Amino acid sequence: MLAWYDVHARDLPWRAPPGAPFADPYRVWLSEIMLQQTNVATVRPKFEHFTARWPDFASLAAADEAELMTAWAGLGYYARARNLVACARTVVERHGGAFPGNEDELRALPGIGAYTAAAIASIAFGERAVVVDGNVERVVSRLFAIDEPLPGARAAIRAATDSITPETRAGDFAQAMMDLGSSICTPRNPKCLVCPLSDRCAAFAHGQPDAYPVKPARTARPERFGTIFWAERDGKVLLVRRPPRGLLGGMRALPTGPWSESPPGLADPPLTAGWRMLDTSVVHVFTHFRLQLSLAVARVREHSNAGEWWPVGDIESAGLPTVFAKAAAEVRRAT
DNA sequence: AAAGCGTGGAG
DNA sequence: TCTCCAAGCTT
Repeated sequence: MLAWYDVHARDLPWRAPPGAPFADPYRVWLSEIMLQQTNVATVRPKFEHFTARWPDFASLAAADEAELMTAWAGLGYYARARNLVACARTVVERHGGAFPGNEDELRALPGIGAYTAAAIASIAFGERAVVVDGNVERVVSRLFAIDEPLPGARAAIRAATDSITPETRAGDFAQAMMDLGSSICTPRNPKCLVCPLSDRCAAFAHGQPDAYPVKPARTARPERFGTIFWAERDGKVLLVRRPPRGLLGGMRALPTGPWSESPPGLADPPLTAGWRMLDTSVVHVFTHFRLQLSLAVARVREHSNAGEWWPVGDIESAGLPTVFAKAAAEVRRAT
């Protein structure tokens, strides 16, 4: 794997520059957080923006949280952004502005779990750590033909990964496994004919590489309904800040009523006005439910401090999560 | 410990 | 259009 990696490693902005033994821990950490459940192509421009704006722990720890949440908008899983600031502040306040170099102390920091701690310890600090992400899970379950379904198979997968992790260059080994998983040992139609591991792969020998890992059946995604309230006054629209935890927590948003099993109509508007329902709607799919949003609009005269009034023509810069950006675009299209 | 938590792209 | 998926963590 290391020989393969030396030839085929992807060129990514958070990896060590040529000649350097290890990458910058700050950049490794930031990239790892952004990459959680998120594609490289999506992360790349966000990573460039973040590192230009906040190049190190000190600047991120001092960051204005509202600006940081705005910068994260569109990436999803917003708890990552909240934990990013919390982690930077902990590093500055309790670790003298630099990461601890070992897995256990990394694991204790906000937003850093088993995978990310192992990745940082090995990639940025040269420690031997057993790094298991979704790619490694797939590669290893095929290599050893582990046929127990997930998530029960995780212990066996971790043990198998441990057995093949080298004492030195564990970080390069992990990145090699992840590159292999993303380019060759893919979920569907794996390219076994060009895989450096095929001659040792049990699943390939059995002729069924894409049968691994075995996954549990998916449950249906429920449907919910809601209403977006678009209050406009002097070319500005009313925006609110969502509560700090939970779905889209801490993000700037359009006001909504309850999200329920059936369309809630004009329940719970942000202010009293002559609300009018548009005859279009917006559908947005979250991880665990599908949301159909009705759109209510009103012209407002009097001032209200129910939130902040944002220039409609500049709505793209408000840092709205995608569901609200879609709703805003639909309101502007339909009115 | 199962459920909650986003989004965009590929097939 | 629909399903699956992407460098998981927290409670």
